[in-house]
Amino acid sequence: MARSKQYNEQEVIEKATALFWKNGYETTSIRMLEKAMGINQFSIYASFGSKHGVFLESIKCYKKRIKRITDILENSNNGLVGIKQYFYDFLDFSKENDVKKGCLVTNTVNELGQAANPELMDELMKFSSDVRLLFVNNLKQEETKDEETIERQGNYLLTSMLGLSLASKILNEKQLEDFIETTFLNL
Amino acid sequence: MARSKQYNEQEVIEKATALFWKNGYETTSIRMLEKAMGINQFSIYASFGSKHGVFLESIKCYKKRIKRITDILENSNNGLVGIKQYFYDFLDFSKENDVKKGCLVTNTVNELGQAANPELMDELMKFSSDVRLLFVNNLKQEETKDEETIERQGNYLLTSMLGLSLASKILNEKQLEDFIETTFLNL
DNA sequence: CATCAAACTAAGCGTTTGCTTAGATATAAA
DNA sequence: TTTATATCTAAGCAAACGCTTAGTTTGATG
Repeated sequence: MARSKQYNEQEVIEKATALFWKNGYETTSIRMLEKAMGINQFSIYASFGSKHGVFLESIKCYKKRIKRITDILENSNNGLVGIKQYFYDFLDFSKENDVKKGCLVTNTVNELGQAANPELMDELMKFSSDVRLLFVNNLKQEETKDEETIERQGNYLLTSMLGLSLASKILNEKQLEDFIETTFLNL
Repeated sequence: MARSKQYNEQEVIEKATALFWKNGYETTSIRMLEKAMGINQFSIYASFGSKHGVFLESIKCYKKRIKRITDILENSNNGLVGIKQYFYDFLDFSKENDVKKGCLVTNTVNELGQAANPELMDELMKFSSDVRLLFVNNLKQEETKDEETIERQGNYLLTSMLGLSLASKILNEKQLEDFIETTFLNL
């Protein structure tokens, strides 16, 4: 009956994700998205409804991408060793041409804070608690730890991860390694 | 010969600081600053030159305010105990009506990243390295630690502080306490 | 008390924001 | 090949952005 889309929605969202990741939400304008996604504004609105809609899909795309390394942790039975590896994997995952961009979810929480709309905020919080749960499940493999210790160290590791995301933007490789090594010294 | 200013520059900058702290740089508009500072746009530009100028002064104002708690650490001779107290003091310092706003410097690094102008970025980085130095100097009071350990733990504590700033926005009191307590268990 | 320069108010500058719309184009189905 | 319809381009919308300017008010000084 009619013309079909000249672009693949998944492909253009990946381009959008990269842009939001690099620049944050506010700084990324629709005009910038047009260029990066390689499609007209009209098509952006036809496919995703609004800038916020594009961002929501970008967050989902980010989650899918990072799943590659969370899956490694999920399937490893190495306890703390696996979690430590996840910290290093994250550093590698978050960099593009030696520039570290942190974690898109973490960046967004920091930028938008409570100003974010509820749907987005839920999406972000759910990711955090999923990561925490991932840590907790891995800690349970350490048989010497009681439940209270596991909960406490779960909160510790989640916050440490947030710190790593932020620190990766301003500290050098050696400083980041110092952080990770010390974090896991005595758990 | 002529009229004198109807407002005190220090007072209006304190109002601006509160606004930037709560909302971030981009989200805070000149119109919002007008209302919060209680003066006309013209006066803002007459006193501070630009929005960026207002922000630079706000960062200085923030540094002055936080000096109240860094001074406590600087003058304490408690080693790790003092640093741990600083973490708790920071949490108290960063909250307004039970809402935690994190650290203005940390928030800004995260929001503006490398997009920030060099003068501002220098100001922000200098603050980070000052905090790190503060930790290092305090660690030196622990006589059992060698120089390498002190450097490493300095990097650890700085990154942990960044994590605390970010985590304070989304985690609850108990989770934050878990983080701080576990952080200092290891050292 | 009159003067006049600085500080004030408020209107408006050009640009960019997110988003929409009118009209040309292309293509799957009849 | 024709036709119908979704997709495309590009121009343009109102609102908000950072910032400026014209004109009024004010008050320390002579």
